[in-house]
Amino acid sequence: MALRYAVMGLLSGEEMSGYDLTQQFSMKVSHFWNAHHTQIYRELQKLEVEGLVSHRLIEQQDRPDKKLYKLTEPGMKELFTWLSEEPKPPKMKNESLLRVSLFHLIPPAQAIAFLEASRDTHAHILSMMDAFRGDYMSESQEPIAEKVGEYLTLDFGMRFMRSWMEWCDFAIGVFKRLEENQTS
Amino acid sequence: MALRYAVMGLLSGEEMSGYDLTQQFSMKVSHFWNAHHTQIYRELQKLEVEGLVSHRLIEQQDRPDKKLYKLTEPGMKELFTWLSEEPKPPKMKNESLLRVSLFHLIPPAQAIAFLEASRDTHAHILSMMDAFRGDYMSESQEPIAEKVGEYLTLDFGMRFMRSWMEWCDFAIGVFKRLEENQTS
DNA sequence: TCGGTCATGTAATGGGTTACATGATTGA
DNA sequence: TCAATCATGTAACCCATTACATGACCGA
Repeated sequence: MALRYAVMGLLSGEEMSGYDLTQQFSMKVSHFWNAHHTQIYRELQKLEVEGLVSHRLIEQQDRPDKKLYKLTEPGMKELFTWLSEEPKPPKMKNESLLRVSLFHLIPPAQAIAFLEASRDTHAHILSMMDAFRGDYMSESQEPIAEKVGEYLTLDFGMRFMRSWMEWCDFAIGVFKRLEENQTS
Repeated sequence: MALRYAVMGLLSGEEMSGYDLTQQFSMKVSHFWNAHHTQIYRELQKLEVEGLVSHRLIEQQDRPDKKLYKLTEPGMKELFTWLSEEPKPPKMKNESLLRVSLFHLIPPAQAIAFLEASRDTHAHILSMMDAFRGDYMSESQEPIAEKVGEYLTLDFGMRFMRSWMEWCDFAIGVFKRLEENQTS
């Protein structure tokens, strides 16, 4: 039930096509939610049937026609209802942690290689987030009111990446000491 | 494709029933993966059809009979293949962050109330993790080899909770300053 | 000429959630 | 007496992923 609110949330600011929504997802939303374009198109159809969004057709010569979607009044109402709900405990799904939970089954050297590679991919994502923040946010420390949400979620994304990297280093240390104890 | 490996991973240590697996999931695995019992039973059937697990029936008088599942040789092989794959970037799905990304639409006071409640639920989870670690882990700093995975994933879980709580406080500060600027 | 972008989707499959069902035992 | 635990599952639905499809334009 959450994808629909992500879509409605993005449409609350401006009219967009399914394609635009897909772009926005990978740019602004991917550090806390991900969705395929196929899912977005299906969701838009369902939302339109329910009367929560509507569209107008834009005809184009050089490119395929597109449908610009906007949030309707009932859609806006539904979005606000959802925004007023109580917070829930997070539902975790992290494949890397699942792997690490079974690392007692593999040699420490392999565990270390995995953790080093994982730290590097997370470092890469962090640097992209940093660049993104530099481009799209104001230079001041405090965010402007219309972008608080974006600012804060990106900030958490960056905290998560740093926290993951620190943990990787900690875990690498643990496996290195385990390795030494085995060989000695 | 990850649930099957979570199930196979738990079965790699000892024979278990679907019910036992469900218990283990909520105890040891829930801070990085979650699954309903219905899903686990379905997955066990699929894994058995594929020859990756097998079961033997235990008849009981006072309780319903149960099926104890164990990992087969091909299952063990499949598990090791998966454990040797390259690390992937994480796929995030966090409903709270999705909500926060739209908090420019609601009054700062409501945002603050949400963040305070969220911080408290995370604090509660952290305290449960801490109690769990006290009960099931050795008192020494370094984990024993057979429990590294469990130790490290729990450690990350706790880091995540602390990081979330710190971020909540940071975000509350941002909204408080926003509130002051609006009223003044 | 080849791959990327713009723009839209369908179909098949697989993963996840919710509701419902059974029936004995045990502790509050 | 009531709820929880043990233990198993089916059915219906919804959400997510992957593969496939179209076709013009633009820059290397």
